[in-house]
Amino acid sequence: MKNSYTFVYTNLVIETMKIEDEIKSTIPIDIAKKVLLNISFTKNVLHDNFQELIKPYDLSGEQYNVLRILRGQKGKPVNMCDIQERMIAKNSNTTRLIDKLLLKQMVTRSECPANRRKIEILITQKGLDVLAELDPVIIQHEKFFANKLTIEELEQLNNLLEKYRN
Amino acid sequence: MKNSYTFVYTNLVIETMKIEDEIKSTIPIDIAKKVLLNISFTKNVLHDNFQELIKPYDLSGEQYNVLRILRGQKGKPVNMCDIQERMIAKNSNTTRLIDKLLLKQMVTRSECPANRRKIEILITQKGLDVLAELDPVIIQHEKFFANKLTIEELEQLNNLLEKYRN
DNA sequence: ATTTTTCATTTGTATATACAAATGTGTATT
DNA sequence: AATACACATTTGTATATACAAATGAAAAAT
Repeated sequence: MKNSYTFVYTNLVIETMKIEDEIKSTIPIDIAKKVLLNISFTKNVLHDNFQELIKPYDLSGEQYNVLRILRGQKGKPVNMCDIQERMIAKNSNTTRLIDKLLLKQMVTRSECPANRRKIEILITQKGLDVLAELDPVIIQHEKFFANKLTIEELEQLNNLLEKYRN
Repeated sequence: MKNSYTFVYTNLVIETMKIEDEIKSTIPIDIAKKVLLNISFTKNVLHDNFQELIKPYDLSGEQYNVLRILRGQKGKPVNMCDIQERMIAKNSNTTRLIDKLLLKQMVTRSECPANRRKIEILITQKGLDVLAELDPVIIQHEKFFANKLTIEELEQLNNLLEKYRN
């Protein structure tokens, strides 16, 4: 099951090999493709692992992220557009996401007194408790992958990714 | 808009700083977190860029991937479970995805004569034409990012990602 | 030969992603 | 003060992701 990643990876590389002949540039197209797929794959592996971990806690990945943003506020309320701005997936639907967290009693929602357009979201004690329970699990997850590299290699990886992206 | 990535990135790192004090290990937790977020981000940037590119062609990302898999078969039909196995997102719904491609007349679907359980999917000429039109666009996309690194750096990045993942 | 098991696909349900339009509120313009 | 514009959120629709259950066909077991 988990091995199917490798399949796609090699499949797509092979499938597009011949295009390389057509266009010459400083960077060979197969290496350019490989890096791109490699990043997508790695992210998928991380994502699957993460989903597996939080499954028993009745939280989706995005719900978890929102709770993390709320905890980071240390009691200061946040409104919808603040949350949306800070979420990984920019265009997801914050209203419906908060609805779900409300049902689970992990957040509260109230009208902002200063500006009736805005809404104030706060994390509840129940939400904080679930996060606290999850903290060591998440750290375990992050270290599981990071431990395969040295500190120098991790910093190198960060630098290369930032250079690649920007 | 695109800058909101940076916001999340730094937000999450800051939000979890204090946890680092609690658990000591060979790899500092903030570097472990940073690498993980860095990979997710970079993938998101690539994904958004890709979506932007194929939008005018009336294809979703997964529909494009399936067409690529079909073209890679060079005329040999594929059945549903083959496609599912090779797709990036393992659990997506191949039946409904193929339905959409059928409506656009980019694939054909027929019962496998040797095994009536199976179904044979083939790419049509129209599908091939769209892919051919998209090829240079995709190459442009892949090289746009790759050109920011040297060949040596790209290979280094590939190695680090593979080591990190496996 | 009939029953059971496995395989390939489809269908259903819940949530997530993506984008556009609608609603209601505050601010600026005249 | 009335109108126009911008802001914050909600609602709607289409597609994608994730998983479980249902359907129907082939293979294996008895």
